[in-house]
Amino acid sequence: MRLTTRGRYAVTAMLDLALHGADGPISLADISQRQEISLSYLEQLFAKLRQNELVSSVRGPGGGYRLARSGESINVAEIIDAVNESIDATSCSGKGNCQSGGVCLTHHLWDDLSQQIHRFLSGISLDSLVHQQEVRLVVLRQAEESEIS
Amino acid sequence: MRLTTRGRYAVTAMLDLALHGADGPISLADISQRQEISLSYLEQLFAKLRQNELVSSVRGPGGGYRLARSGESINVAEIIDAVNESIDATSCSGKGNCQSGGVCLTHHLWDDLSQQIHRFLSGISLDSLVHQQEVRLVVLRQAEESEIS
DNA sequence: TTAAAACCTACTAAATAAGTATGTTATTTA
DNA sequence: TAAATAACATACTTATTTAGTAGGTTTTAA
Repeated sequence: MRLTTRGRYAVTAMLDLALHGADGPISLADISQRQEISLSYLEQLFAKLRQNELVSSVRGPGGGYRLARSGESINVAEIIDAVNESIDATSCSGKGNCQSGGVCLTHHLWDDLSQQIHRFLSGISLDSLVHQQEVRLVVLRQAEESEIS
Repeated sequence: MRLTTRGRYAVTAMLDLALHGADGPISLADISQRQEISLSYLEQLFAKLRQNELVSSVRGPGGGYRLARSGESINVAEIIDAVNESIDATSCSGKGNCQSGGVCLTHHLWDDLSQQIHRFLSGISLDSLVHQQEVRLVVLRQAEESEIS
């Protein structure tokens, strides 16, 4: 199972879109600066997010990305899925052929765990994050930091 | 966050101990054969499990490993912790310094997720696995396989 | 026409995981 | 007492993945 910088970056960037994308598209350069993520790496992530129709793009000056759907209808699990293959804790990708064609001793456990994680993450929408106290505080700090620089 | 073959092997091997260790220590060679895990790799994992006092060892012929405590009192989370550093989904290892000294936009989310996973896995004891229908079926199959070979 | 931005592809470096190899040491048993 | 067994220890190799870099092209607004 992988839950690594890639998935974290994707969710962070999508949340940035949800927070700042109200009036017009947001450029990756902006996100890169605010969230301190390499621009080129963001481009690779957004290629996948676009393929999965989580964002839409506007090319040319003043262009950028916006959410393809409402922040209410986009959940964290599908963002991670989009860039990260999947959140699956089994060794057999859920196929159940982990040991000599059958399941291994702990297959059921990892399957359970995967479901738990998926249930948890799919219950969290971008909108719900936007309204969290903890998130709002970070947004304020990031706004101050951008004024200074 | 890492939940990979290493943690899975460790839990599988510990469960094997819980299943077969009733009368005397179990050698890693046995576990290696039943669970199809490289012996040398198992030795490395058991070094950590021993350091973390989850198993105790008996050297010499007829020796092997046994659970250091009752299967009821050992849970899956601590096994993974023992071999795997930790099940932590944040990028800052929970420290909260993920962005310029403060927390990043999604820190709280990953912290929440880590707690969820930890709560789930620490609620599962080796004993509870031993009594699961899914596990018992695999044990039967593995017993048949060892007769054949 | 220029600049801004998406879009695309290939490459590199670093980290980690997984596995292999080669021993040494302790202890039981014949 | 010798041989076999199994833990214990360490170093090395290989493969994979991640994270990031580099160097472009295409589109489009100003």
